[in-house]
Amino acid sequence: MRALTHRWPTSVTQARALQERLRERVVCTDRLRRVRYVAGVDVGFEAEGEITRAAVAVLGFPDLRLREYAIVRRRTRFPYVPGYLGFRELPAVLEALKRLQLRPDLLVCDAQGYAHPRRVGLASHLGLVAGLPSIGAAKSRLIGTHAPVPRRRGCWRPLLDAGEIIGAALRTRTGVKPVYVSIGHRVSLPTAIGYVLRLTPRYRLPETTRAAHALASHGEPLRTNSATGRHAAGSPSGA
DNA sequence: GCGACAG
DNA sequence: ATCTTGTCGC
Repeated sequence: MRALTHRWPTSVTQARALQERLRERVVCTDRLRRVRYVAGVDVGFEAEGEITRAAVAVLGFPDLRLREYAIVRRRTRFPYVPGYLGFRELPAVLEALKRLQLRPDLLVCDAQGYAHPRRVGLASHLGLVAGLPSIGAAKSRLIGTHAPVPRRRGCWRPLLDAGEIIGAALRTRTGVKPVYVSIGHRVSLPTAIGYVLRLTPRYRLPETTRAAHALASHGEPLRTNSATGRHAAGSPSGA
């Protein structure tokens, strides 16, 4: 289970061809070790999108305390095209992952994984190139349909596409909009749902996502999480 | 041709 | 994603 490597396409046509090859490598079953560190990944933009800012926040599990983080800024090289998000955001994310001293046991992305037209959304793509188990927990839907989800926390309905279960619309907190959970890589859907629930003790979005988001947009950790350990060398800068 | 469309 | 304050509702 080594990390897979590839070049970064410039065109959508090229990117689509790559996704068609990547999809065969996605592992939909549980192939993860005991989770001690869960990493949240998020990306923001500066200068009208010309600069990509990637942040990774590593939390202890199950305590959810921030242990380490890294922020990287890079020139944006690929446009936003629905279905090709990984090509736009992952180069910077991988750079941030490299700066960590800790090796996360699981990655949580604020994007789709398997719930994608070709079954290789950003979360799956990242799992493959990082060589780590991953899951997708998106705020909104890319594709698929689902029945109404009961309003209680923990309730979910399968997200369907062409008769296949590609993910789940999960109520992470009572009364809030569902979060779209899908497998990324080396994790089963039930396991992915389980982790997302354990990562949402208080808010709609996973603590991992919230921690990474705070770093990617404000450049500093959430007050409630301030790191106990060391941070990645050189916080809000990057190559 | 007409919508839909992660971040 | 980003531009941005207050405001409606539980």
